[in-house]
Formats: sequence, C-alpha cells, structure tokens
Amino acid sequence: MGDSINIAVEEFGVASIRKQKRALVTRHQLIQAARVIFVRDGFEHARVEDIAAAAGKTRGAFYANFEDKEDVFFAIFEEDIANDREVIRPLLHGFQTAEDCVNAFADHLTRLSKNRERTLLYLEFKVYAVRHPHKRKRLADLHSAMRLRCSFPELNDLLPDLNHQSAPGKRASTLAIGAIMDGLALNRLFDPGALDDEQIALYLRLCLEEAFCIRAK
Amino acid sequence: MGDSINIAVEEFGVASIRKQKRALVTRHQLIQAARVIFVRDGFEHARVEDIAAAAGKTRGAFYANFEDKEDVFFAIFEEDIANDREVIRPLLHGFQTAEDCVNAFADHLTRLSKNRERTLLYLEFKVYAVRHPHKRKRLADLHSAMRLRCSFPELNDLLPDLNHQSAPGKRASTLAIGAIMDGLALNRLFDPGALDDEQIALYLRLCLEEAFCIRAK
Amino acid sequence: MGDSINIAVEEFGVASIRKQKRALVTRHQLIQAARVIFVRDGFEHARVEDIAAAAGKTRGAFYANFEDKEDVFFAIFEEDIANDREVIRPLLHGFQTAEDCVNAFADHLTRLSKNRERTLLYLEFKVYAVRHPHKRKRLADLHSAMRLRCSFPELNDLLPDLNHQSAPGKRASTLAIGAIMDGLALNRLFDPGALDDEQIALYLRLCLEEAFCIRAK
Amino acid sequence: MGDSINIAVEEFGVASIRKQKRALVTRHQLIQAARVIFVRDGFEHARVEDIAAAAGKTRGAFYANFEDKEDVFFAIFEEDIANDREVIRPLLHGFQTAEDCVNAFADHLTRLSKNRERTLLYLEFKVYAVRHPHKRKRLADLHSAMRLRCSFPELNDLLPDLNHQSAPGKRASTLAIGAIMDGLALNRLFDPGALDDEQIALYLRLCLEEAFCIRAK
DNA sequence: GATGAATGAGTGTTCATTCAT
DNA sequence: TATGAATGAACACTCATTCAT
Repeated sequence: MGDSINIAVEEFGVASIRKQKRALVTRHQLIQAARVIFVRDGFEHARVEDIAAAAGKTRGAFYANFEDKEDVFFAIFEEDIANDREVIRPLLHGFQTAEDCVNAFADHLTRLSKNRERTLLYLEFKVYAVRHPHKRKRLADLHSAMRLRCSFPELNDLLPDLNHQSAPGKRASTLAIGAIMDGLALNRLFDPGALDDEQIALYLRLCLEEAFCIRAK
Repeated sequence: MGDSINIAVEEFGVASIRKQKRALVTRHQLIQAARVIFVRDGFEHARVEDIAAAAGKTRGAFYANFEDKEDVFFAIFEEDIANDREVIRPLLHGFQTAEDCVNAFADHLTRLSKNRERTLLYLEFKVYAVRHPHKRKRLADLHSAMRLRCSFPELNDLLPDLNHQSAPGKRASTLAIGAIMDGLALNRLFDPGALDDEQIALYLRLCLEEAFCIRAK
Repeated sequence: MGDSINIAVEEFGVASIRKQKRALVTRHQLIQAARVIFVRDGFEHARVEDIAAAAGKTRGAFYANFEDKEDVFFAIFEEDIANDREVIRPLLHGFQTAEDCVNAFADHLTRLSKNRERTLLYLEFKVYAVRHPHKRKRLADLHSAMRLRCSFPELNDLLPDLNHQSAPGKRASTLAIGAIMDGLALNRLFDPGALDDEQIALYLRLCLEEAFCIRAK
Repeated sequence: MGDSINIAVEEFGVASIRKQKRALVTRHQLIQAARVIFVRDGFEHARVEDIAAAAGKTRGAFYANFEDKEDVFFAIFEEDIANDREVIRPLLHGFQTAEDCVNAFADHLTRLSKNRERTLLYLEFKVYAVRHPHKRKRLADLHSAMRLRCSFPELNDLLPDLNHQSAPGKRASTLAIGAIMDGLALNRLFDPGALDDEQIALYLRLCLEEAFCIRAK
C-alpha cells in the first residue's frame, strides 16, 4: 500500500514535474523568440504570431504563457535581471591597478555596445518606461530594477577605496557610464562607418576614469 | 525670382497665392502636431487621426498633405535639417579661448539634452533608420543628412586649428559627442533623479575636450 | 462677397446635410440588419461582419456607426422606443364598449405574439437586462424605458374610468399582460402545433378583462 | 440483478465500481456546475473552463464526460426529464374540490416562477430549440419531451372528469399555462418591483380555472 | 484643399477542442 | 479518468487609406 502510494506519487509527481519543465521550456523559448522579433520589428510593430512562430509554437501557446504582448516584453527584462546578477564581477577580478580594472571594464562595455539585440531591446525598454510613467506596478518595479542595473552597482564594490564620492554621486557617475554606452551603441548602429571600437573604447575609458577619479591630469 | 512670382500672381491670381500659403501653413501645422503625437505615442502607435486632430484638421487634410504616416515622420526631420543650418554657429561666436568655446558648446548640448521632444523624436528616427536599412532613397538621404547633422560639422569650422585630426577622425569624434548626448538625454528621462545638469555637462565637457585635443593633462 | 459666402455656405451646408442624411440612413440600415441577425443567431453568437454584410456594408461602416456589438443591440430598442410612441392609441379609438376595446387590444397583442422578430428580440433584451444588472447607465435607462413600455401605459389612458386600481396596481396589471404575451409568443414558437391564435387570444382576453375589472362573473 | 452486479464485481473488481460511481458523480457535478454557469452567462457566452472550474474539475474532466458544450446543455434537460417524473403528482393529492386543487397548482407554479435558475435555463433551452429547428435527432427528442413536460400532462390525470376538452385542446390549454408562467417568471426577473407573488398567482389561477373549465362565471 | 463616411486588411485575443502524459 | 499544455479557428475591433462630395 505504501509502495503503491509512492508509485502513484512518483508517477503523478514525475508527470507534473515533466509538464512543469516543458511549460518552463516553452515559456523560455517564447521569451527568446520575443527578443528576436522585438529587435527586428520593435515592440509596437511586432506581431504575436511572429513571436510564436519564431519559437516554433502557435498563438495559443503564447497566450497560455503570457497575458499579452506587453507581458513578454516585460518578461524579457525580468529574466535578464534574474540572470544577470554577478556577470560583471568575475570579469573584473584579478586586476592589480585601478587602470587595468578600468580598461577591462571599458573593454567589457565596448563589447556590450556591439550587441545589436541588447542595444535595441534596452533602448526600447527605456523609451517604453519613459512613455508610460503611470503604468501599473510591474513596470514601476522593472523600472526601478533597471535603473539600478543600468548604473552598474558592481563598480562601487569593485573600486571602493578609489571612490570618494557620496552614494548619490556614485549612482549618478555609474548611470552616466551606462548612458554614454547607450548613446555610443545606438549611434554605432546608426552610423557604423563613423564609430569604431577604438573610438568607443576611448570615450568609455575617459568617462570611467572621470567617474572613478583616476584621471591622469 | 521676382519675375516668377509675378508670373504666378498673374496666372493664378492673389487668391491662389493665399491658398498656397494656407496650404503650407496647414502642412506645417500638421508637422508640428506630428511631433507632439510621435513623441507621446511613438511612430508605430501614433494614429494619423490623432495627428490631424492635434493640428485642428481632419484625416482628409492629412492625406492632402502627406502620402502616409511615414511621410510626415520624414518631413519632420527634413524640416529640421532645412531650418537648423546655422543655429549653432552664432551660439559659439565671440569666444576667445578654446576652453570657453567648449564650455559654451557643452552648455548648448546640455540644454538640448533636456529637450524631451528632441530626444525621443531623434531616438526614434535613428532606431527607424537602423531597422529599415533597405528603405527607399528618401530614408537613405535623410539618414546621410542626419549622420552629418549629428556629428555637428560646425564644430570643425569653429575650431579649425585646434583640431589636428584627419577628416574621418573629426567626423568620428564629433559623432561620438552627439552619441554621448543621446545616451545622457535618454537616461535623464529614464532616471531623472540620478542624472542632473551638472553631471551631464561634466561628461559632455570632458568628451568635447578630448574630441578637440584640449584636455588639460 | 456676400453672395460667394452664401454660395459657400449653401454648398457646404448641402454637402454636410447630405452626408448627415447618408450617415443616418447607413445607421438605420445597420440597425435593421442587426435585428435580422440577432433574431437569427442571438446576440452572443451574432457576428458583426454578418450584420454589416446584411446591411450591404463592411465592418468598417459598422464601427463608424457603433461603438461595439452591444451598441447596436441597445440602439435597436432605443429606436423602437423613439418610434413606438403612439402606435397603440389609434388602434383602440372609436370603440363604444370596454369589451370591444379589450377585444381589439387582445387582437393587437395576438398579432404581436406572432411576430417572430419581436418575440426573440425582446426576449433577448430582457434576458440581457436580467443578466447584467450592473451595466452602465445606458442599459439602466433602456431597462426603465422598456419596463414602462412593456406595461402598456396607453391602456391606463384608454380605460380610465374602468380602472379603479391604484397606480402601482395598474402598472402590475398591465405588465402582467405583457408578460403573459411574452410567454405565449415564445411557446408558440417552441410548439407551433399546440398554441394557435384562438388559444392565445382567449387567454389574453381573459387576462385583460381581469386587469381592467370587466370580467363577467 | 444481484447476479449482474456480482459479475461486474468479479470481472472488474470493487475498484472499478467505485470508479464508475465516481465517474457518475463527476458527471453530475459538471451538470450542476453547468446549470450555474449557463444561468449566469448564457449558453453562448459560457466558457467550458468556467463550468469545469465551478465543478472543481479541469477541462479534461469535462471532455471526458461530454462531447462538447452543447452536450452538457442537453444533458441538463435530460437529467431534469429523468428526475422530474412524478414531482407534481404528490403535490396535488388529497384535495377535495377542484378549486383547492387549482389553487395548490397555482401556488406550485408561482413558486416555480420565482426560481431564477429554472426560468433562465428553460427560456434558453426553448430559444435554442426555436433557433435550431434542423439540429440532429437529440434536440428533436428533447424538444418533444420538453413540449410534453411543459404542458404538464399530469394535470390531465389529476383532473379527468373536470376536463371535457378534446385531447389537443387539453394539450393546448396546459401548454398555455406553462407559457403564461414562463412570461410571468421572466418579467418578474425583468421588473421585480412590479410583479409580485400575488399578481402572478392571480393570473395563474385565472388561467388555470379557464383551462379546466371551472371558472365561476 | 478639405471633409468624413466607408473600406478592408491586419492583428490581438479568446476559447472550444485535442492529445500526450 | 483526469490533467493542462498546446492548437488553431473564429472573431472583435483598429486604423491606415480611399474617395465622393
């Protein structure tokens, strides 16, 4: 009797766990597909059907996993925030001098600035947040989370003693770095012939040095 | 020139000239309205009817003046390009030192970065150009014109002897300035509490000095 | 100048009056078509496209004239209420005895009870009102108007001295007459073989006599 | 009888009987839930998922027990027909005079007319039958059964000697009673302030007396 | 040129139904 | 039998665009 219960539980459990897994996989596939389609067409112009198709699913699967188009849009950034913790930190370990560290970080940002998907997606998110200041709590939460994320709080931990600024000052400095990267990344896409890696790295390094008070004067 | 006007007057009469003027006024009103609506709703989400209504006109007037929604969108930037020649030059006249000049320009850019309409409109234009690389000639032309405009070519004229860079180098430097301003302007909208005028002016001045090789080292 | 203004006004006026007329005609056509389709398919199952097609129009014309499907549904009954004033009165004029009058009214109701469109449409309206007690003001207003209409207030005017009941009593009596007709009409449709004109007239006459206190006891 | 049960037990075991019972219970629960949801939302607007949820089940359970939405709809009335045999008879036993019997029956009908579920459900069934005259056999059978049921055939048995009408006449009379009750019940829901028990009972009694030729003239 | 009624393609969304588990 | 993820047909509704006036 105990056995059969266990078996039943196992069977039931396994079945539902498998289902849950499949559901999560589908959800993730749809989010990935949404990234691609939103980058290609923009949020407003993107068609739900295209997202579903890009994930190899149908509209029904989409609506089984998301409330509406805005729902996936937000889910993209929520997924990123959940995953992104601690991606920068390892990149900056093991450097002796602050300059090395800044250089490494500038390289990292330069690399990010070449990521078309990231550039267009985050641009659109910011514009969306700017245009819908009164949207429901979810956007407000995402907005807060993104404001934090975009100011690269890791930098504060990495360069503690070099940074003599006040907390709000740090926040502003690091946000400015992110902002400058946004601008450079967009304009690299807009005018690929004019802005190259070197230029971008140059200005990023310059601003990072300023932000962390290590500019050679 | 005077002749052709006289001929026009003779052929079509005063009334016709008035009509032409009124037509141009209507067109301009629609363009101004389109700016407002595109800023508020974005290009894709904006409705032609809203644009017409914001100009105090109807759909019919809109389609009498523009081919379609994309047509006004482009007309906005064409109007700007036609008007903007020589707006910066007077701002920068009369400065003795390069530093003063850079400061004045940095102030100008800081002021621009506070212009919500400009920020969102030009952002959207750049994104549109990025997303539609194969659109017809008109976008290509606008794209070229905007690439030039966004690299502030006046700067090269204003600071000729300070700038020892090659032509493409200049272009890249000045585009980078515009890019950085784009990023700062968007992120000021995104996180108004964190980025203030001072911060923005600081980084713009820094990058301008770098661009024009007048950084105090 | 005065002339040309008058002409312009005339031209303008005529044009817009014609347009208004055409618009009203279209609206009415759509309402008539909606009657047919709602009777055939019921409110929920009816397709907007079918309504438009039945009026020889397209979906667009439908939505240019109505907010949504519920809007036409209500418009049907609002149109009826606006038109129906004074349709019964002439039918009952010129009778000497109360009995003749009752007979004439019973005949009228019997005729109404054979009207399939009326029966199904008003049934559906009543059910809709019953199911949506908290809908916005418009349904409440319609509901009130229909409650009045369904209690045949004209009867009170026609048979004043025969009716010694209190005002609420009259209301209840006349509503009951309408209610009984509803039931007989529906069940005639449900079982056409069993309920014929004679039966229906018999019960209607009986209840009318009761309602107006002229039953031969 | 006992044998066949034993055989069943032997062949399928106690568990299987339990399963069968549980299945019937589930089916019944779903039918009860369907009543509630159909009353609330109407047949067309009702969602299978809501029905399943109202029964504490899932869509799967629903489709394990019914072909489709129409299937439960019909099952409701089939269940009623199966159960309802002989519910009226005991209510009318033990009365000496025809008048008492009519009064008792009028009271019974008055009570029924207060039953919102019954009123809306049967209204919807009749309308459905009226709108789908060519549906498959099952609706035709139900339609016939309901026509019989709605004409209260028990009355004929109960009041045999008072009823001197021909068979079709009886059928018509008793159907008219049902019809009148339908109308009164719906309009009581539609205008609860105007139609009260007393009014409803009054007219029902009146019509019953007419139907059974016992009107005091 | 301007109007606004009408068009109709396009798309978000719902939901009855299926099916692998 | 029951689950619930997935399907996909169906539909309401929007809106860029046309056109008779």
